[in-house]
Amino acid sequence: MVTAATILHADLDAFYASVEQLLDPSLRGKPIAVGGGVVLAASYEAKAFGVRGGMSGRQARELCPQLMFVGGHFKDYQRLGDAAIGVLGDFTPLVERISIDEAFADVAGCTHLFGSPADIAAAIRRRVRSELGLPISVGVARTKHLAKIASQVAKPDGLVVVDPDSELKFLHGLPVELMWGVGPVTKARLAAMGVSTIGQLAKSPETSLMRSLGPAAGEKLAALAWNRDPRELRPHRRAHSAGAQSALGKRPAIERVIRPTLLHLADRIATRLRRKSRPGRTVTVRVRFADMRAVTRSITLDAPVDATLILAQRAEKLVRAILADHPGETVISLLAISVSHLEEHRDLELDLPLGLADEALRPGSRLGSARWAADCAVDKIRDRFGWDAIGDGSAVLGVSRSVPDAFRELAEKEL
DNA sequence: TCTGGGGTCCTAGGACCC
DNA sequence: TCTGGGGTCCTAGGACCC
Repeated sequence: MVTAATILHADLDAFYASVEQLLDPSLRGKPIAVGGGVVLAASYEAKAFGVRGGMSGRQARELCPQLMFVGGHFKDYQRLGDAAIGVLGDFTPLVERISIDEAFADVAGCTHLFGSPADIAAAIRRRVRSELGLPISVGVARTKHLAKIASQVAKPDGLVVVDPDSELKFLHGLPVELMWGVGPVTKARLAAMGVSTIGQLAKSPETSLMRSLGPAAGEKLAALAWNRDPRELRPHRRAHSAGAQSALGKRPAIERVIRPTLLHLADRIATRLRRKSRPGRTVTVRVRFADMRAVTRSITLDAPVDATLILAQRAEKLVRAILADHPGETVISLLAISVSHLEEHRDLELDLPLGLADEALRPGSRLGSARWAADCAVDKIRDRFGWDAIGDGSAVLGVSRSVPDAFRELAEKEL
């Protein structure tokens, strides 16, 4: 007896672009791109011309001269994404959200209430369409891997149910790049072995896969190709790291560029860490040079940090070390900071109300950190008056913001 | 004409401890 | 003095995901 197919993978189609077409009916049926300098999302009409997310605006326009660029209604993306995932939550609490527009759900426990998994998937699609006005594709299968592939096959605006009896038949005809974990590099390595379908992958000797992809990756892909997917649904995952980065174009690697940029990045990260009381012990920086080669350096501290200035200072030290080791590199194109080893819970005494900030500011205070009190005050002011009311001064200093902060926030994972 | 931003996971080597 | 093995943590890099 086989397990039933109860895992759903639901994925909103061309999400940001669909929202823009929903909000402005004159955009429907037309090739549109959300973004400007870089394409954040493309409508299906634009995809037909080869326009893809991540592409430069210029390149997209070359592929599709009539392409329309539209402004981002970020608040609506968040609202509609939450509402769509919320529809899944009306059927089962076992929902694992992957991103703003995508989630897994296990409906094994609610079929007696709502019907078969296929019925539930159809109901979800109907509701998202009628209540929110958005197309969503759903895959239904016995495993996450298969459900995810099924939803990709279902796009656009479709439903695919993989019957447990015909899983391998479904899987083996598909191209390898539909598999979880197969990106451009792996695809090319497999192609060099003459493997382009999942069926061919399943039939190739595991030894040659392991030789070509490494032992772990080879074994993992072989397992997935034979439809052995060990991953379980994990409903409430917390983030393990928080980071921020800024592409700079081509800027000289000098303090006047580096310091304000790092301060802005540290400010964004530390504010999030403080809000969720999740300071972290490991600080990692990344410097990308003019030729796009990137170098990282990290340090693990004895005590976790979430103070903006401490984080900025640690990051600057690491960046300086990188630059000192690469004396030939005088131009940088990106700076990034990430904090990991996040604590589960912040010490209780640090969650005190603002009234105790005065105490913290006193030298030798029990709370010990004047920095923390100052950050806390900034956080409060921003909560009331908005981000740019106070802070690192990046708005004034003209720190490069190629992507609006509102868009960055959409990609942030719950800490 | 150069390629955004926020994440996860894996690997491999070295330090260090028992 | 030389040898060893396991476990854990740290660091750097890379592939991949949305």
